[in-house]
Amino acid sequence: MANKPDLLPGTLDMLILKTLARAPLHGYGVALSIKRLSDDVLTVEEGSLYPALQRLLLQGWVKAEWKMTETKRRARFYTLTAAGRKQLGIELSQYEQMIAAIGRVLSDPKEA
Amino acid sequence: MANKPDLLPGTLDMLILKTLARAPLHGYGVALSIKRLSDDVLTVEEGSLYPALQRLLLQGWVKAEWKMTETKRRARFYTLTAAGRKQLGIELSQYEQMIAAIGRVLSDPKEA
DNA sequence: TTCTATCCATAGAATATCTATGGTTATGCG
DNA sequence: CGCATAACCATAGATATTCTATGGATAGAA
Repeated sequence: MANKPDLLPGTLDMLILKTLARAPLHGYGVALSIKRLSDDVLTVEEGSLYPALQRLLLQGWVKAEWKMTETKRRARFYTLTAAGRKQLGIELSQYEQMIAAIGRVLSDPKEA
Repeated sequence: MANKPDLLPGTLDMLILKTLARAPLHGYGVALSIKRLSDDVLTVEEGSLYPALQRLLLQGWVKAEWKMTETKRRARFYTLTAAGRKQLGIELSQYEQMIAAIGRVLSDPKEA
């Protein structure tokens, strides 16, 4: 917390699911997408990314298949499942609720 | 993540510092304050609260002294130090930056 | 051919939070 | 009076998440 974290703990699964909701992608592509959309504020390290994808697979929220990329490389493409789409909705609403609640605590008068 | 977390990991220290920025309080009071301001969305368990306060003490961001409460009980009152006030500023700006970045990822078109 | 970017993945450390536990004391209630 | 409950403090151990470090493979550019 004293040193800049790469991302807010607890939000990675949501970010991945959201990214895959737009279109199937391989892991590396997911990380790049999050990095770019966030203007380089959020960085998904590979050591966080792949374990997270394993979690999502285990939960049945995504499925994977090996394919070739446009750049002629083998890569594992992940696709959101119906359960994953549902889960994304749950996580989004919990997240919004949390953020709103934190906002109420932070915005209370007196001091920065 | 599947089960509602009591709070967003990584935000507890900031919430405590912010609460103490308003006025010195004892641990129990801090937890109550956060719970109430957040309309019961955020719950700080005692097992999270006291270790967090120890962390803040160690970092020199708060100082503590035993006093009596209005209800005639002994309690440890925590006060924000100058360093703590500075730290709060840092954490607030990092948090805002993170939230904004996550917002950009989440608000990108296509799918919920 | 060497370097860089693209890709996958795991092990182990560090960190944060939760659950469970245990203790003290003031006060209200039956 | 006895008991429950709310007000308080604190720690140990489990759990989960993320990061650092490592290792590997290949396409294409320099």
